[in-house]
Amino acid sequence: MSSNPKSKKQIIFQEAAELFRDKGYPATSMRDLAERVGLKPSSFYSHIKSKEEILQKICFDSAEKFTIGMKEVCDTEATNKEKLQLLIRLHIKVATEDPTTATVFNDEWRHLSEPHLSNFLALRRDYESHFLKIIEAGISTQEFKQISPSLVLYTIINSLRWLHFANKPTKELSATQIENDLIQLLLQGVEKNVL
Amino acid sequence: MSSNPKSKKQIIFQEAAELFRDKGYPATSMRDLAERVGLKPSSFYSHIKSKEEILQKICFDSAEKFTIGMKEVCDTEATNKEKLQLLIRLHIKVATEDPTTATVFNDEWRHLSEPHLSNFLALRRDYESHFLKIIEAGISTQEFKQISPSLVLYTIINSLRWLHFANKPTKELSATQIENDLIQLLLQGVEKNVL
DNA sequence: ATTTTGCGAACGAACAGTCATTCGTATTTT
DNA sequence: AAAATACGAATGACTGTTCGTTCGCAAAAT
Repeated sequence: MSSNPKSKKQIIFQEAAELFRDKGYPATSMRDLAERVGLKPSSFYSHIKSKEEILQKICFDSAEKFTIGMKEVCDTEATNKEKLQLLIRLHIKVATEDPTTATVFNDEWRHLSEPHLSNFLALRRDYESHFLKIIEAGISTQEFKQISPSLVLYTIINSLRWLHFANKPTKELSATQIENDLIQLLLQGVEKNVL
Repeated sequence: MSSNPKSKKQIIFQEAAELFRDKGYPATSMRDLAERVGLKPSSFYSHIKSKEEILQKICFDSAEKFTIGMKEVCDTEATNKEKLQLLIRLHIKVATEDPTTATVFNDEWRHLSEPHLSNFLALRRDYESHFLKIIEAGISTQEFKQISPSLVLYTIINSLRWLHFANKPTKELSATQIENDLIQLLLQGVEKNVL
């Protein structure tokens, strides 16, 4: 059964996430993973069902975080501007809390097999449509500029995609510093306002 | 000799870029590619040297576009704000002119083998450092807000990464429309200025 | 004019290697 | 004793690539 400090299953998922991030899912072999975990390839079929089960867990666990986060945002009474701020914070939180799974979630979902691929895409579509509604609402209340909502959506979502590479920049920047700077950047742009 | 309308080599590169975009480099087999081109797997070794040669060409051709574009921007006499605008336009141009190779350039370069991987990363580092200098200069002249330059760099670069998925959104938006909206969005943010 | 030579393009077959996974069995843990 | 965990060996499928060969066409030689 699950050994105490961290179950072997958890270790497998974590090491796998790192490998998937670094090499991608198809280029990561079970032998690579075995070596990392300190097991022979045949051995972790006592713990997991298949290679894809790992990918599925990572993808859908991350997806759930976004789904839950979106629900919370939608349930609050807040201006659209505030909701957008909360969503940006949500993306930053997910990306920084668990950077490896966030990467896999972002880039490796396409290697899911059916029907999981369709299920995942449905979750994603749902999330994006909620996101879109907030942007559209913000435009109609004149909180936001009149810019194509889907263009705004994709720009914002993707602008946060570098966060989970975590190693390169911003070692010295605090998390809240990053949050605040990013929100200012996305809401008001790089250009300095002339007041 | 090179048959006229499009040489077979060109066809191979183009079909390969599409497959690499859709399935990723490691998940794309030479047999997949063969079927697309209408050749048997063994046959295109008359045209190309190896699978990786295709990846190399795509990556370094795209890299060259950015390098050349950056040189042009650096050579102009312009304010840092104007230079940043030009760089954003450059990214949009590359991403929309040849969306498939742009995707490969963005996501599949890590599968390059040495020494090509190091060469590629050197080009990239060089590009980014020029980009950073412009942002830093803009901050010191007070054209830009005082936000961590590398944070601005990665946000901008990545915010344009969805463009090459081309299919999903913005079918009806013209290219110049997209350009203008994006520049406004990145320079001045989503929020509507209260004037 | 006819034959010979050369060559790029395409092929089927086969290569050695790797892939994820399964099975039977041993070892360890409970 | 029972259950969970680990292993070596083997599986069939797939990987990129090479080999020897063939076909059609163009240039060269007769």
